[in-house]
Amino acid sequence: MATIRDVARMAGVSVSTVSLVLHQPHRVSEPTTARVLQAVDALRYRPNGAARDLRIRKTHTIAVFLRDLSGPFYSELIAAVERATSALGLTLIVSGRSTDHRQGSLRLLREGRVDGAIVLDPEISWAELAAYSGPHLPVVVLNRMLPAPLESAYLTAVAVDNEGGGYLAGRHLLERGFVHPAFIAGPVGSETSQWRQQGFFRAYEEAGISPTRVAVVHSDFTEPGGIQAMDALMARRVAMDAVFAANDEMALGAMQVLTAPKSPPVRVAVMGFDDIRLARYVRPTLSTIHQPMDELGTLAMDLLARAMGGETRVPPRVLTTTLVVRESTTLLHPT
Amino acid sequence: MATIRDVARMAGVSVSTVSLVLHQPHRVSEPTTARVLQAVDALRYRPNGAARDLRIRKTHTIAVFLRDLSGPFYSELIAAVERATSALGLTLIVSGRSTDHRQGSLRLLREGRVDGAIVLDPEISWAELAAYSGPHLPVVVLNRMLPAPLESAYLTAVAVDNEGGGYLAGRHLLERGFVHPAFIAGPVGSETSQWRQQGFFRAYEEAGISPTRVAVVHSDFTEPGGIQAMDALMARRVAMDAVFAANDEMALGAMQVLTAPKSPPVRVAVMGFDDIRLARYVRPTLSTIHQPMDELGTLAMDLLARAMGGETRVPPRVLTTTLVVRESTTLLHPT
DNA sequence: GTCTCAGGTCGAAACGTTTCGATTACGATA
DNA sequence: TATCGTAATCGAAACGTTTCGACCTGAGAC
Repeated sequence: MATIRDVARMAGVSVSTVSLVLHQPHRVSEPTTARVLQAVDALRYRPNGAARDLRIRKTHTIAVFLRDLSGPFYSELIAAVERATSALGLTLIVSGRSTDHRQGSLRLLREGRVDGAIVLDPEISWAELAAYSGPHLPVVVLNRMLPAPLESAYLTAVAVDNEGGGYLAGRHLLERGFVHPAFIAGPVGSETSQWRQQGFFRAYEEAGISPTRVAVVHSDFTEPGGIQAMDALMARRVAMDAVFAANDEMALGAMQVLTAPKSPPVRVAVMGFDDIRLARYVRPTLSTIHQPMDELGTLAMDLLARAMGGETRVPPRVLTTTLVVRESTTLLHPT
Repeated sequence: MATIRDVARMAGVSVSTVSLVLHQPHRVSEPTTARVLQAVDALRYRPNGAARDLRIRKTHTIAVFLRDLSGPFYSELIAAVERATSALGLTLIVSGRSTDHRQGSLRLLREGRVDGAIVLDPEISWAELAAYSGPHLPVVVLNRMLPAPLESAYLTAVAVDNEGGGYLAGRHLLERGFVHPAFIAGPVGSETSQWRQQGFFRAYEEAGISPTRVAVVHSDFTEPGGIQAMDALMARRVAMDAVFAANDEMALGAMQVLTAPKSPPVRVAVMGFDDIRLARYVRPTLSTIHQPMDELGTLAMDLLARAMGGETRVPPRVLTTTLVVRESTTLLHPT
C-alpha cells in the first residue's frame, strides 16, 4: 500500500503539501496540486484510516449494541438507525454479544474505536453506561426510559411511552367488553414489560376491576416463549376472555395455541405490543400497540449526533404509541 | 484518557514493560507485573484501538456491504453473519449505501479499516470487487455465483443453487397440474432472478411446454412491486393457473391481489423463493423454495476467516435449496 | 576469578497521518 | 531602497501503540 510519503516523493513535494492538497486544496498552487493528484492516482494512494483516527482523535464511527440481531423488532429498529447513520456519513458498527458478553462488547467503547453509541441491549446496566459515556463518547439508550436522577451529562435516552401504551391496550379490551384478561409478561426484570403491565393494570383499575385478579405469567419475548406461556395459562384453567402480551412475538405464540385445532373452542381476544410487520399477516390479524420504529431509530441517531457535536445534557425523549385494532380483538378466531 | 505512558510513569517502569505485561505476561517478573496492573487499574487505562491498528496493521474488523438492511431476507442473512462474526471475536461494520453510493461505501476497504468483507449488495460489480480485494483484504460475495474465469485469488463466493431452485419450483407446479404459469421476475439485470427463471423454464421445457408461452413480468423484489406486477398480469388478461415469483416478497404481493375480495374468483397457485419467516404466517401459507440462510451466513464468514488466515484461492461454495410445500399451491385461496 | 547465559528491563524506531509554526520568495508599499 | 505582507511550501512534532535489539545484573560453570 502506498503511503503519503511515497506520493510526496513521486510528486517532488513534502508530505505536508500532499496532505494540504488533499484537505485544503485552496492553499496550494495550481501546478503543484496537479502534480500531486497525478501521483496519487498513479500510486493508487489511499489514506490509512487508522493513522488518521489516531492523529485526529475522531473515528466517525458509532456503535450499536444489541442482544441479538434477529427478531423483527430489533431488526426494524436497527434498519432505521442504519439509514440515519449513513445519511450522516458515519460508519456503523453493530455488536451483538453472542460469546463475549460484557467484556467483549463494550471493548469498542473502551478502546475509543467509536465516537458514540446507541444501546439496544436491555441487559447493559445504567451504571455501566454512565461509567463509559463521557465528554468524547456520548451514549443514547434506545427503548428504555432514563431513570430520572441519572447523573451523566453524556447519556440520554429515547423510548416509547410504554405505560401509556399498556393503558391504551387495556382501554381497548375494556371497550370491547373483555373483563377477564390475562397478561403475558417479559422476563422478570424487564423494565419495558413492567411499564406495559402497569399501564394495562391502570386501565382496569379505573374500570373498577382489580388487577390482582389478572393472571400474569412471565416469558421471554419470543414466539416459542409465548406458546409456553399460553399453554401454562390453559393448564391452570384460568378463566379469561382476553390475553395481552408484552410484545407481538409472544402474542403470536399465544394465538397459535388458541387457534390450534386441538385446543378447546374458547374465544379469547389477543393483543400484542410493537406492531411488527408480521402482525398484519398472521390470521387473525393481530391487534396491537404501534411503536414508531422508524422515528425511534431516526431520533436516536439525531440525539446522538447532537451530543457528538458537543451539546451536553441532551434531554431524553419519549414518543407516544397508537392503538391498532385488527381482527384478534374483533372477530374471535374465525377458523 | 490515560495512555500507556501514564501507566509506565506511575508504575515506575518503561513503556515497553507495560506493553509486555499486557501482552506477554510470562516475560516480566511477578512484582513488576503487579505494580503495572495496579497502575492500569488506578488510571483506568484502556489501550487505544487506532494506535494499535496502526502499529499492528490489523483491525480484526470485517465489513458487510448491503443495499438495504430492511427486508426480511437480508436481515435474516445478516443476523447469521453477525453471530458467526462475534463468535470469532471480530467486529462487524455494516454499511448500507443510502447516500454515499459507491464512493462512500467502499471507503472502508480503501482506507484499510477492515481485514475482510462480505458483500451482499448485488449492485457492486465483480470488477470493483476484484480491484479492491487483495492479499490483505479477502472478500466473499454472498448470494451471487462467482463467474468461472475470475482472476482474483482473494475473492470467493457462496450462494445457493438458484437454477436448481427454480427447477424445483417448476417441477412442483407441474406435478400439481399447473400448466399455464406466469413468472414475476426481479429487476431486468438481476443474475439471481435470471437463474431462477432459467431453472423454472427448464422444468417446463422438459415437460414439453414451451417457455415462450410463459408470461414474464419484471418487478423489484419488494412486496408493493409484487402487487404491481400481479396487477399488470391481470390487466393483460393472461391466462394462467399459477404464478412463480422470484422471491417471497413479490409472491406475497401477488397473493394479496389474488385474494383481494374485489378480484375475480380465479384460482391461481402462488409460489415464492427464499422461505422468509412471513411465508409461514400469511394465509394461505406460501409454498416456496427454502434457502438455508443460517448456513449461508455462517459459511460466508467461515470462508472469509480462512482467507483472512492466509489461505489463498478459497473455492466458492454452492448450497442446495429445498422445496417447501404449503397451502398456496394446494388449497386455492380459501378466502 | 573469569566467562556465559538467561531473565528482566529498557530505549528507540516505526506505523501513516495532520497540523503548527517557520521559511522562503516576491511583489507592493512607503 | 528598506520594509511589509502574502502566498506557497516545508520540517518536525505529535497521536499511542508494539517490538526489536541492546543493556544490565546476578547466578552458575569451569
